Amino acid sequence: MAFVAVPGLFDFVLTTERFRAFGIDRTMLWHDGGLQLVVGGREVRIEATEDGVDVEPFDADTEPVVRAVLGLAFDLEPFYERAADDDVLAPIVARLAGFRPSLSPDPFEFLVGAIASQQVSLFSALAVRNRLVERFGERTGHAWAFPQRERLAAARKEELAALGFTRRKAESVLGLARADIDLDALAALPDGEVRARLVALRGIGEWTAEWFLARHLGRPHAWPAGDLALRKAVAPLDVAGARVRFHPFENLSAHYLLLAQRIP
DNA sequence: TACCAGGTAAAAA
DNA sequence: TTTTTACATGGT
Repeated sequence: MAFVAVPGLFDFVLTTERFRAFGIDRTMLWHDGGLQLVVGGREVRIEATEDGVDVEPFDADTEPVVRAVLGLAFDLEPFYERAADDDVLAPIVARLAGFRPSLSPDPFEFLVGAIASQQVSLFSALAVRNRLVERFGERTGHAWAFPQRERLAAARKEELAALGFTRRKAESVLGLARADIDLDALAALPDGEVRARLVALRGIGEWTAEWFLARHLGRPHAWPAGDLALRKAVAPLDVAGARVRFHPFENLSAHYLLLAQRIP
């Protein structure tokens, strides 16, 4: 297997926690102590070693996906330095040292998953999402590839509703799949412009746009203030005040606060 | 059984 | 302009 060096601050178990926390994820499959996913029609396996990770197969196609999934682009040291002086963050980063927020590599896949997650529990959202994957995606080995945008664009609203999407969400997914928008091009735009382009799409609100900035683009200042779980995680702090308090590490702070909630 | 869960858009006030 | 409501699934 190809060995991938990772920064000293890296905890594989904490970083992959989200792929076990809400049930089995068909596209990010925790299997036999490692993570398996489909990239370009091939199944990729990621597993921890003593001082890095093994990835198979590892090449120009899989490397950027693996780097995103493992959150390797985040620079944790300046965040930890700042967090050490914060009464709320200090004990959390000490306990969760090495946790790297995983980024969702594909913008369309992220947004469809986010739509499925709107208003409902993440357990419920994952169940619906898995049915979508099994109905329109493709299996390669143990893991499944998320449905292609073109495939969903050709689907009917009733087909999506039968999987557990509300009629409104089914319309949102179809609208997104069929929209005249280059989702990859959003990565080149500043935060505010990304928000504006996404919120202009029916079924995508501030919450979804902010999580797109946080979990797909990995923007440092993303802060999903409307998120119910984040509001609970910062309580009794006011969620808007917390954004100022944790600047310029809003995204990392949000991820650490949420993980700390899930791992008491 | 009823209620809550990492919202959104449209209707009503 | 602000508040209320419909939406529909999975876990408790």
